[in-house]
Amino acid sequence: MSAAGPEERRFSGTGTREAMRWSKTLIPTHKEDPSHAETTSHKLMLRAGLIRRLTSGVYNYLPLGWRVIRKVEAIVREEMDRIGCQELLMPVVSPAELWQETGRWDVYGKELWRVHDRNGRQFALGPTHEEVVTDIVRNEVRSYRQLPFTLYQIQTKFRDEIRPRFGVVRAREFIMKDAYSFHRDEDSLNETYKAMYDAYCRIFDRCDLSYRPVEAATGAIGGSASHEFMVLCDTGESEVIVCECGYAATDERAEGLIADIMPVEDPLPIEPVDTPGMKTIEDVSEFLGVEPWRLIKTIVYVADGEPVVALIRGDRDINEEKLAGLLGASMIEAAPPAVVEKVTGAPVGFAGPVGLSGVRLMVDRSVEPLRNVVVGGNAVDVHIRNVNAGRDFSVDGYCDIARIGKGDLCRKCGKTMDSFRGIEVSQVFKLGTKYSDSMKATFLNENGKAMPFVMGCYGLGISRTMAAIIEQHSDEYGITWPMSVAPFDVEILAVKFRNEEVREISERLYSDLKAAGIDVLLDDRHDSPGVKFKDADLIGIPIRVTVGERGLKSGALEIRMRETGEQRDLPIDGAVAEITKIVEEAKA
RNA sequence: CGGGGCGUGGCGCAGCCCGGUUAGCGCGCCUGCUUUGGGAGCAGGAAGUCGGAGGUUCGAAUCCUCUCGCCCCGACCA
Repeated sequence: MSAAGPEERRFSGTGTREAMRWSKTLIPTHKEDPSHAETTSHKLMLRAGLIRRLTSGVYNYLPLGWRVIRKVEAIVREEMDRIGCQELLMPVVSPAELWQETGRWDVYGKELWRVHDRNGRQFALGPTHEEVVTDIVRNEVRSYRQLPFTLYQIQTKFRDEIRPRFGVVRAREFIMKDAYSFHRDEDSLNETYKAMYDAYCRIFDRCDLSYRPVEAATGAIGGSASHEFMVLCDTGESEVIVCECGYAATDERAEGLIADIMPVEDPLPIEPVDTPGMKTIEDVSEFLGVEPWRLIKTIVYVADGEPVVALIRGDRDINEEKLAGLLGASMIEAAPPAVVEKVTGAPVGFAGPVGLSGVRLMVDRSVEPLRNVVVGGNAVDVHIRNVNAGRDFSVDGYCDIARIGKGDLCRKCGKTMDSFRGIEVSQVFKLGTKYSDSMKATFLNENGKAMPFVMGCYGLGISRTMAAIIEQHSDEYGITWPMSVAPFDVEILAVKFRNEEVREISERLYSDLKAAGIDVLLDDRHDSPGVKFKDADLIGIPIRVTVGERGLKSGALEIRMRETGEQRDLPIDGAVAEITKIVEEAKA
């Protein structure tokens, strides 16, 4: 045990330094896969005794799992501190009024986890802390001389996810590092944004992750620019569209060109047709014997309370993120039937652009080359054939509101794009003055004029990163931790702990490694060798040192690298120095 | 929220359709002895409101109603 007090230990550099004995530690491993887990990381985290579920989307971090969390946090702290960020801690609970100031009490929706106190006063459990941090800064920072600076915290966050899944990958309570930067202008923000981006790359490199930063949509957080860091993983929830020219963006954000398939045709006269009960593109297409791309899909939305009509080629989908962005709307949703009827004069399923008035029309580029296509007739059971944009309805301009995917063309180089799946481990945003404006957070510039802070925010999912690491570091036997985040550097596996010589050598090695500053776990259980070997593979400590009668006969231990399976004998004399060297090399 | 599935000792499951002694099996756990280089053997043992409530019945894990929880697909979402 270190002489440091609890506080000192809690905040010391790499944190977890105490060594442990398996027999005294709660490491509840399981032989069988848990029935409810689907993904590799979720199964292994449960089997290896890292986490236990308390309720849907809410997890206990058991000692082994918590050590990993602490190591990831330590890396994050080092990299945040390296670029000059200041750590602080904000409360989990924040008053509704603060969220009402920015409008997010409503905009954030059901995902915002609300609670009330005994007096009925309402609060939010923090899903992110723009409001709170902005409140601190508007109260405490007055002058441009104090800028720029960045505050961060590592804290438990709450999001009442519509569907928690994959263990801690999408949890309702999770651990996140969130940082917020404050600037006098965009240039300063850009500088910090770049520094943060680079720091994130270092963090994920140190976690030995294969990842990719991609352009992202801004969602409920808002702001002008954003990147997500995606860890490559087939079971990831996010889809990224990529081009070999280097372009990469989330499917929510991706821009691209939809290949034209419209042959050149002369415009034909417009012709209404009866389409009884044909409400979907599929219905109409089949009923009239017309390919889906020869239809225009007309969808009515409500954006910040105002109806908007969006048009796109029939075989494609609207990207609501892009649409909201172009409209400058913070909330967008498909219009309820009553609104559709009011706007188009017809029930849902028969909307079309011809004769539509008094509503804003957003037309995707894919509509421009279309000739003689089918659209809804804005009347029950009626569609119209041979419609041509410009002639039959007017278009102010074409925009890009299409959901882009694999197979579409890159806007930058024209090549066909591909896609991959990933886990989003972090997202960074240029917020601009979105929050400082609504919360009236200002500083005085050199002319004595009050200016809104220009802000950036930078999230990084700590618990999710742990899961992502396992997704990329496991084999059929268990986890294969990278040294940087492994719960322990070394596991001593005492094959027959009852044997006096084995016990003596193991104990000596254990205390010597501890003294050398190595995180070491001693499997001192009186179990059969098979159990111990299987458990060692499962929990995945990078270096395993086996102490057994077999080796001791020739004065040797056995060292095995978990990830590579590389294995060799190690003379007892000098073993500590050798192991220390290997650990240090791996950490360098 | 729509669709699907599942709740039976700590874990994984059988039993339910077709109601009937003390509710089983494997793993794990406890005690003892033997064993110890890849999930040991023998003997003994502890542990289950069968998710909950109500109902049907002489009798319910099993049938009916309601309800809670969990998981999967979808919609949605830093």
